[in-house]
Amino acid sequence: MSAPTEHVLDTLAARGFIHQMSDEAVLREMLSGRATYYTGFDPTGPSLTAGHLVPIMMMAHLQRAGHRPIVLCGGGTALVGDPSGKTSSRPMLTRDDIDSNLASQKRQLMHFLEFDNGAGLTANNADWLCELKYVDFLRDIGRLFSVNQMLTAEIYRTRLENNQSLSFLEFNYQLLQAYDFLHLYREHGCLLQCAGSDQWANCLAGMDLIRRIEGKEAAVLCAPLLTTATGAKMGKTEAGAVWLAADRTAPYDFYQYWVNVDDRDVQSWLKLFTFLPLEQIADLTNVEGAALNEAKRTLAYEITGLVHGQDEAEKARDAAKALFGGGGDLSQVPTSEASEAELRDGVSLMALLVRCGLCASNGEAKRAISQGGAYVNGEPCRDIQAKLTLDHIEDGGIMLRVGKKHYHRLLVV
RNA sequence: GGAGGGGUGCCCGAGUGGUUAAUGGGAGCAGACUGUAAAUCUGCCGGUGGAAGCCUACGGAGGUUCGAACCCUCCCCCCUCCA
Repeated sequence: MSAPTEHVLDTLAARGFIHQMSDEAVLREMLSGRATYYTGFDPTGPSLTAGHLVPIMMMAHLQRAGHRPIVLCGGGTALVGDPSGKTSSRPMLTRDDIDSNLASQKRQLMHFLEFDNGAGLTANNADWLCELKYVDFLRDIGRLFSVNQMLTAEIYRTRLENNQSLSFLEFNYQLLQAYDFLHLYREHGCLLQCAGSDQWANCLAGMDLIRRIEGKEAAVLCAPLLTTATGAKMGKTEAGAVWLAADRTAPYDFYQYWVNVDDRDVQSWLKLFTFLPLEQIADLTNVEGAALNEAKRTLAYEITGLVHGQDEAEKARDAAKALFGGGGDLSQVPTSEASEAELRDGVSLMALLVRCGLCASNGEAKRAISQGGAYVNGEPCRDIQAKLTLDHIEDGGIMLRVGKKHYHRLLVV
């Protein structure tokens, strides 16, 4: 076990959360007392994704160490759009989209931290950014920013070097984020910003602003931007993002995402996305080959529990066990229904594959079937014309599968 | 505002009057091999349809033509240089 007195900065470092930070001595001192820190989440999507878990877990560790988090919802900054990490402008979001995104993201974020009795705060930067007076803002804040310096920041520089458009709107994003930091310092004494490393320049801008206007030394902690061992963005699958919202990525699929991670990612992801002690993680991952699968199952179970609750984690685990481990309880496998009547007449396998979401189109279903990638009750079926009937029912349902690991159970009602 | 260059399928990127649903690469899917991993190899890879075919697609709208991603007109957007 880690010593209970371990400095949270050391905890974060040991678990891989720190990609870069401002002056360490200042940070260490700041985090020795009770500090207030914030992380901003721009509501640019309808749900948070697996990628957001890094800053979320960082926030959670800091809170466990006794510090006070501010979850900043970027209702104002989302109106502008952060160019960081983008090679082209984002589409402009409508206010309505932002409002509804913000509501659902906020609900999700509330799961991960404590807010009772002032243990944590939430804020929405639309509340102050939307009220800014343009000329006042330029005179008070804008004069402190050097365009020359801003242009040296990687995001702006690369846009310019690659002849990619950078609108004035996007160029202003940094000023707004810097102003957020200043505002949160003034309102709540917040002197620490935590973020993904793509926010580094924006964070520093806020730090500078606080120093120049308030004469206070603020600090910044940036987490790494994760990619998988194969270079893909963490939290992306063939089907798109891995969402935290259960109605977008079902808990079973969420669990499966983590079970299927690359061997090389298991250890670092266990450190980042679970609260398991490092010793236990070392034991789990200090093995070769197939034995690593146990570590992956632990990873999946733990994260699914954090995001969807322990019940869902157990269901997902049971379903996976039934499908991949042999035996076990099939009841938790994703299902859809088919009526006895339609099976009496016979239903096209192709249509069923599409209907249950295993295939996106008839063409895709046809491809899967003709290539021997479609299975009925475990038996490959290569007949495009195949129809499923009452004869296919086993244990009250029909097990469909596409490829090695996409299962779906058809319940007959 | 002026001059020039450009906008192609999920992404990058060829094509520049018919044989182009559109070369190539990446991503993705399936099969083999495996450990629900990686790497590799093979096949597939707009929609619909058993198929023939039909529909949709090369920034948008019109036009020329038997026929247009490709030619013409207008519009929108991006880049470069000049102001």
